[in-house]
Amino acid sequence: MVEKHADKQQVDKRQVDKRDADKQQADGPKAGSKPRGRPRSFDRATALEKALRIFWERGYEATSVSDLTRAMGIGPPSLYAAFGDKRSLFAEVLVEYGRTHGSVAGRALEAETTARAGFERMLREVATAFTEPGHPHGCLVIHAATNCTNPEVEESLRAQRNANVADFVRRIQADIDSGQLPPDADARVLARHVAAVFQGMSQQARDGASAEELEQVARLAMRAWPPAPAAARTESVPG
Amino acid sequence: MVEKHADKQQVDKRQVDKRDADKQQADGPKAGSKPRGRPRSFDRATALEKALRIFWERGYEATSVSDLTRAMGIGPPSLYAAFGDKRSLFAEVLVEYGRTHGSVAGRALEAETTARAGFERMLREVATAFTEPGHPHGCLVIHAATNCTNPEVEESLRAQRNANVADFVRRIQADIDSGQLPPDADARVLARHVAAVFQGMSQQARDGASAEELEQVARLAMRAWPPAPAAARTESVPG
DNA sequence: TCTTTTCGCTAGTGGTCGCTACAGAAAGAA
DNA sequence: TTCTTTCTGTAGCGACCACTAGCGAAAAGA
Repeated sequence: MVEKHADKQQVDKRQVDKRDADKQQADGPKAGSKPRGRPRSFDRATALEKALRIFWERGYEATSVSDLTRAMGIGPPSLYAAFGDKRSLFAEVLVEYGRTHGSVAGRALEAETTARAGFERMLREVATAFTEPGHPHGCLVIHAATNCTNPEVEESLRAQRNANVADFVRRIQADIDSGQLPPDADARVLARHVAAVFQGMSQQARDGASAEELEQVARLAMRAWPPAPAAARTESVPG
Repeated sequence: MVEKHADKQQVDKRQVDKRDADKQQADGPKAGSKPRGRPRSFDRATALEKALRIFWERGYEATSVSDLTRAMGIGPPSLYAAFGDKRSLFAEVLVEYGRTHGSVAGRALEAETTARAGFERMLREVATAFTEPGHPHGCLVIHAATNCTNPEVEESLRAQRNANVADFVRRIQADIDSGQLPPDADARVLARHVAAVFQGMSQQARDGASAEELEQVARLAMRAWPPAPAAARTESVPG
């Protein structure tokens, strides 16, 4: 589809500064003090949340600006004044998603001492998160990318997924190095496997799998991991 | 996006009959005998293959009719005369894909006697097929669906994926019933797991994973399966 | 009150979308 | 040749796309 009217270049400096300032609504007790003109009539955070919802549900390409303005309850000029353009809004949505729903996986990983327990918890928790009622199923980062005509958006999403895989590799390698996993284990393969199951579960969630089914899949998938070395066993079962 | 100008209803009976006849180019030695008017100047099968390629690469939504006509080397009226509309063309592409690239999985499954060996072969073969040079990576059925605005197309793809899972369940249950897998094994969970790894691998192929990595993932994922009962062991190792 | 600053709404911009009317070109039948 | 049938290319249909100019309204400071 190729972004139209993207030949502006000249944007008005003050307007951009205003948007940047708006992102952190108050970075101190009295940072920017008082805004001068007419105050905004809608809540920026609420509007961003509405945008997150609709992007999550339909994906980037399939969500039109009029879809967004209808959902956010504002006119197109207000959207562009507050968020820049569709791409910038989506970028902000990605950050917001990472702060909220998207952080479930990382927090689950850090809640356990071994990589195995951490990844198992991660998969079991996203099994729930992917099918929670009240918001779209599956992972925004995975589903908003496919069928994307805009190469920059597509690449940034792909980069994020690959960065996640790289994080998995480092986390697993650390446990191999510390003896929590056998030295002959392949961190890259284990990471790819987890990532594949992760992405596959997200896809299945879109296709109607239940939370129970997905959790069982997550539990089953971890049986593929190599057993912990005998030396490390006692450490992971302290009681 | 919602299909525009879809308010035709009245299509011209002869034209549709002609298209249906064209699908099977010759269902007998001299079926329809001689065509009357000006002959078609392009090869229908070749054009369909070009369409398959571009749909596979970009997905349904992101592929425009002008993309198609450019790739197929014909004008829009020729495309519409030969294939109906964009949706019908895509439906034919799906059938063609199932006949060719998409049949790899099913054939691999049937080439082995046990479900375990069959699915392992399937995963290992699609690990290669998903990353083969010369055609787009990953699975058309999985990737052409996401971000799809057209609910009918989206639903038909989802139905196809779920039908595949149902086939997996039947195949595994048959081996449980025949004693090739332990009676306490859960066919539905095993099937979901395979499907998840399957879809996840396709996604990773799009993100740049190598054939080697994907094959290792496939091999690893199968370690999650329960061991065959001792009674069935000797049968699966006949030599 | 008046001025300044910013907001939001109306009404559009050019562009691409899927799709088609129409006229000419190319074949067999008369 | 002439008629009929079918295909092909040009040219353009209305609808929607992302995006914005311009103006009046609203809220702050003076």
